[in-house]
Amino acid sequence: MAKVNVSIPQGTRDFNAETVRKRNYIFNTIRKVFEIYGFQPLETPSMENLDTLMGKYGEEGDKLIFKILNNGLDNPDKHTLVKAEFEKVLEGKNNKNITERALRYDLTIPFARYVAMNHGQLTFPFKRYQIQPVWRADRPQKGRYREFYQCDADVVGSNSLLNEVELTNIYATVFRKLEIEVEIRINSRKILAALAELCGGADKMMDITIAIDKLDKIGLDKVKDELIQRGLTNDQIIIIEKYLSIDGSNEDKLTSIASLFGTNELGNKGLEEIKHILSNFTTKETKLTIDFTLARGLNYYTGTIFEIKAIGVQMGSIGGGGRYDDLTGLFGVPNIPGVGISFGVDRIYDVMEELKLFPEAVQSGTKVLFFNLGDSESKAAFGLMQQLREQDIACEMYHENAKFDKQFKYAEKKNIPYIIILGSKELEENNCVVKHLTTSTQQTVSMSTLIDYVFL
RNA sequence: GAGAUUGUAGCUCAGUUGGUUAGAGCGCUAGUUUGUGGCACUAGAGGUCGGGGGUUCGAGACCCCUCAUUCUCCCCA
Repeated sequence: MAKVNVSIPQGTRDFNAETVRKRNYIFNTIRKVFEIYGFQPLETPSMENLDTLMGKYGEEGDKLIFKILNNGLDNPDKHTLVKAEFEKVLEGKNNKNITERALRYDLTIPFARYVAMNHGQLTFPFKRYQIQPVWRADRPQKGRYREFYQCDADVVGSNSLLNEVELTNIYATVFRKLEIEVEIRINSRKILAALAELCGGADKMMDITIAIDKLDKIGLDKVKDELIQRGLTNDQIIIIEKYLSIDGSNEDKLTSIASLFGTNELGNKGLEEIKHILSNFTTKETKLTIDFTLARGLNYYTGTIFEIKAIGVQMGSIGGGGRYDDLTGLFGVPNIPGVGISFGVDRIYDVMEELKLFPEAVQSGTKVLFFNLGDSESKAAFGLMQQLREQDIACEMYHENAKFDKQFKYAEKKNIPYIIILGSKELEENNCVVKHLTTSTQQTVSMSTLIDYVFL
């Protein structure tokens, strides 16, 4: 046998029929909910100009953007230029003469770019959903791929908290439909900013959030170590420790933090928003939890932030999002606030696989296999098959006249529930035998009434 | 970017302190069985032991390099 020596790039995958069907089940569920909430689809190119993406995801994010090498670098006329410019790349700088395009890193920034380009034509508030792959040059590991799908829903052009409420309900609805038990965690960048203000250094917000975000992973002591490393004073750390010690039910947390914040304006604004979302959230069977340690790495968020944690499995967040005041401002169109959420399909798939949540019915392929029992027999069978196909019944015919054994085994392997036998005897009598393989029962049906046969 | 892990048949994996011709289960092909599958039995095909180099009389096993996998940290969906 020939030795196969090909592979696919690290962190990418092929999807077989079974996997595609399961993935489509997830896509369709999410898409349907998006549509029901009044969002409309958008697709953007796989690649963007590098400038559009760079600097939007933080320093780490920039490193994870897949850059595309320009074409025509081998043009002899440009060799001197290209070599000189490549030196700059080696210094870690991006250079248009070497790379000017990159693969999409997420769906939010391309959306902001789209809104900035088309704001004159759009009706606001503009609600769009987008289901497309994104690419990250990350080291693959559990639940982490270099090519994966995101399903985003965003509303731009509105400051209303109704949007947050709607998006929270979308999360709850989708995961209820998929039967995944989740906890929706919310927080607000305003609350984090207020904490930074209380510590006397609004400029320290990034340092504080990065450190406290790790609380559940590394524990309080190490968070404190990191805060010291990041240059915070003892007094400041005492305040942060108080903040981190807030626990209990949503109500308890709100009470505790209100006393910590006192009259801090920004903090109270954030709290009011959180309260509003909590009190208007209608899908009561899903947990909606305040998590004051939730920070999220993307630095464009300014208000409410969300993250989804699946219960009962060890997996990073399977969804996230938040409010951003001025994302299009990055592209020269200010004053269009927005809020959005994202579903991580590949992680959702992994969670559902682990918890065995995919319904059996997802795997519905061919329903009927017509046996091939000779030239004139298969010709008659072919006619019948086309009739069934007209009725939207998925059929196929065995590709050649082979022994029963083979044809049966083919049906079994492909999980085809029905087979139809049309041999010389049936041809003569103008009928065929319909056999249900799962129950091992069969009946003779006349050719003219096969079209009325009910295949379950 | 840092660290660890695994790599043997199509798949899942054995393979003793280094020792003759590398095994099992499942799957595959054929037959028992030219119009009724799943079961059983019989026979058969299929392996550069990830790749390269080294140590040795002798390497699937030990050493070095390399590629790939999976996982952890960082960060994220």
